Amino acid sequence: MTSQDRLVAAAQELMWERGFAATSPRKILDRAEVGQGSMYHHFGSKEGLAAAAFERSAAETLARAEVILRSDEGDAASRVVGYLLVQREVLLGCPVGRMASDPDVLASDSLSTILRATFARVRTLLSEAIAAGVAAGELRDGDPADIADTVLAVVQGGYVLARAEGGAEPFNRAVRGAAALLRTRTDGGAGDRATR
Amino acid sequence: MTSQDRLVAAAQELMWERGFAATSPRKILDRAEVGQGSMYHHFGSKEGLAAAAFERSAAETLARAEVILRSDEGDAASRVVGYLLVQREVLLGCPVGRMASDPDVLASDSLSTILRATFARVRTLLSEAIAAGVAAGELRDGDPADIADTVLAVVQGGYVLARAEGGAEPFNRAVRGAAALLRTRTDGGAGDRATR
DNA sequence: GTCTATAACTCGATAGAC
DNA sequence: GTCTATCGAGTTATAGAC
Repeated sequence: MTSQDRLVAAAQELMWERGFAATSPRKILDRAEVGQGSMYHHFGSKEGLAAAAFERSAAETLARAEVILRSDEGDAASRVVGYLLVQREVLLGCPVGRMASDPDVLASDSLSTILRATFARVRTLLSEAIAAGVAAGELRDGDPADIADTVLAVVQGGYVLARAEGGAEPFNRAVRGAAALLRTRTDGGAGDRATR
Repeated sequence: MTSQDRLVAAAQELMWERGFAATSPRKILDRAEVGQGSMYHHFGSKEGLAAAAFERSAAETLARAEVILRSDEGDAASRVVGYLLVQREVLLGCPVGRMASDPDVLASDSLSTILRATFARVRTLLSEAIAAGVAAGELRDGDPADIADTVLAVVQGGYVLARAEGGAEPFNRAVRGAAALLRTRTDGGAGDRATR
């Protein structure tokens, strides 16, 4: 593993745990077991390293959403409900959504661009699946664009409630409630898949 | 206005805008136009002042929720939908929920206690209104405890999406979608009320 | 009760040896 | 390409005059 890779991996972990502003170069270097010179040589600044790390985390998160929402097994409703009910690292939060509450992230062009682009893509994936589910009569009627943001918001807000509470229960209640509201018919099981 | 009041008011504003960790005593003192000595005399520490400010903000937010959710005008469904659709300072975010993403807040006993207690109370208010709405057949059937967290999460997540996007649209879509999913019958208007 | 001065520390970034 | 030493600014908190 090269110094670059070690730095990016350490920055990903720390930014997921603590956000951008609260993650100092010092802590990244300690975890990566790399000297300060390497970081500034390869990435130029804290922001440069953070952008590389965030880009990778966002790509990973997006890929997980795509696997669920574009799956060719099961109907559209199950894919949408599956997105709500996937196993997540509830107490850590979403590595993407987490960045939205950091003023320094919104003030940075490179970081806020990744943030916007990632949410935009998940929104599109959700909209498509929801439109298909509504057309098939599996999901309650409604504007797919609205419902897509409702689903996104339930997940992101679930993280907020869980962190506030210090436990996963509020997250689980929130997604369970949303799944119940979305379905036209209440058939039992919903697909669970392991991911963050 | 006493020095204490000026300090608390300034801290409330800054913590709403930037959170706890990113709000330094220096910035609070500048905005309050008060010397450093006053702050440490009255509140002992940054955390002490922050707790006083957060307590006040949380009480204000809770009072607004109570006005909507315990109103005796309109049916229970309109109160729940009203809570979703109130006019809010979408780009600033929720002065309470904002704190949940700050690691320093969760590490502080006094601050995290206020956070947990406030969400718990809003959750109770929502649960009661939802249970009444379900019993009256105005809201879709479901576990009121689950739906209460769904509604809370839509609002908190809507803030996250709006901040990420830099505009209020994702928030508005999310709450509109949730309101549509909650109602058993789709009658037009929903109550709007001016508040944060 | 409020002020200024200053302590002890951490921040992000740079310099220059190797 | 990686290291250590150091810079200047900003952090929370304390000391002591008034």
